[in-house]
Amino acid sequence: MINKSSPIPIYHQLEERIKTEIEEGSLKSGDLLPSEREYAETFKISRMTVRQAISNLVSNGYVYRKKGTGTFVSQKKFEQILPGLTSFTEDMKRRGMVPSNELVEFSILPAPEEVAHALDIKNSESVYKIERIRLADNFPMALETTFVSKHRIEGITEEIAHTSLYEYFESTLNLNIDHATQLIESSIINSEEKKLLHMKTGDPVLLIQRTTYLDDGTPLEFVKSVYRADRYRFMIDMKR
Amino acid sequence: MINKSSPIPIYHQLEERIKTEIEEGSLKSGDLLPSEREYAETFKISRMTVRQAISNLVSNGYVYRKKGTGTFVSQKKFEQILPGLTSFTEDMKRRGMVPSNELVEFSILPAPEEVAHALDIKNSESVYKIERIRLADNFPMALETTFVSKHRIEGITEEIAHTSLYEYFESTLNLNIDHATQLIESSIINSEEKKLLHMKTGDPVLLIQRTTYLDDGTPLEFVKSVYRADRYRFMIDMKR
DNA sequence: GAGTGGTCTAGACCACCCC
DNA sequence: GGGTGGTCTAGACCACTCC
Repeated sequence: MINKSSPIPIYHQLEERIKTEIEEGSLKSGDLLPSEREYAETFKISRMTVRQAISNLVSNGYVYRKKGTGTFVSQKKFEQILPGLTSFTEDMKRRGMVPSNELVEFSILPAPEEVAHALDIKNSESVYKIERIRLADNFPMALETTFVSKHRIEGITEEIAHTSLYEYFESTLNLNIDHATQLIESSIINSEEKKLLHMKTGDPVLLIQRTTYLDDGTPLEFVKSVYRADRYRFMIDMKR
Repeated sequence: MINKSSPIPIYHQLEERIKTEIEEGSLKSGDLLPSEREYAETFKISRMTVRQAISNLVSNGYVYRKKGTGTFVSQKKFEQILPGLTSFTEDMKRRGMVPSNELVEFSILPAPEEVAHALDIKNSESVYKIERIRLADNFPMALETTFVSKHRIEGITEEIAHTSLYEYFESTLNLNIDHATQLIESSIINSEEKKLLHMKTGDPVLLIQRTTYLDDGTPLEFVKSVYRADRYRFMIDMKR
């Protein structure tokens, strides 16, 4: 159950164990968990280690603590758990669709004002511009334009633009994407985008501007997206 | 600097101290913080207590840790920090506007299907229905319909509906609002809402459906909102 | 009063990074 | 090799809740 000589931290083993019990139903919504001291004695580990495991479960919304009373399983429905920041590719896969891209433009140019500001670089600096139609099950869902500082990130190719940029950033470059700010607004499709997305005048679209940051706070990419409102709804979970 | 006999936890005092140093500029973006052992010795406290303070700062995005190297101040621009889940009232105040409400409907009725599902109650159960035009600087921004289980929450009055429901939940009832899921989509104004928001046919709107939860996972309220797209853009910050 | 989570201590060993 | 954060221990006292 808990392997003390494993390279996997004990708190993480306990965390996964409890998580499994919740997901498999042996711990149900509203149930009282064993106390921290009980866990500590059962597994012959320190109470502080137990606390670290439970604190992580609290952060992830699996359980909540009540002072002087105990720790309980949350009511949350885990089948509809919402992930945090996701890429288009991940998003569509999660919705059970097959994502693909059509490259509209791949170029390197001096950063436009708005882009330079978002990426916190000078106007003269070179950026990649990657414009793609993003499809799900071969149906156009969005038009997405990504800007990345060429000085910060090297080696983006058309090849990579055809798959997932996030995967390239994280798996190949080993960058730690930490968070993103997004500006979401409702609008009407404009004439340029109309054809690319197979829409007609007056159709509503969801405009999303995203700036993605690494854990040290450096902006990684600036993305402007136009989503077909009839095909795409944005879902988020926010902490108070 | 650090008062050990204060009722305020030591980790929280240290946390606030470091936060102040960052905000006032004595610790700048990219700066290396004193090591955990250094803090511990300086303030004659345990390293675990220091770690608790720094862990909270990491969660809030103020600093980040690099294994084997140290802890650094993030690049984040704190003047534009984005808060988490906010109410309309808080949101507008933060944007420098004066929020107000116009009550359109205040009633108690059996929960419609969609509402019952969101609040996890039976169809027959009574719910408050509070429909309000939400104004900023006396200009209509949104039409908002809130549903709250009458069985769970008692004592909502028209009086309260004229101010802030969140304030009532948190300050008066001492409820802990934990998080909310939101479904955001782009649409075109419909004929019923057109007049109330002073809009015309074909104008784009932002539709937001929100379910707010307490820390034990109980749904507190279900809200459907229609925002004027020309006046309102939604801004969020998401963790990866 | 007994049990719970919240805070705190004074150590320890590890893997990792940089010199 | 020396310093850093990551993990872990075996205690302790507190405030709080419930009986």
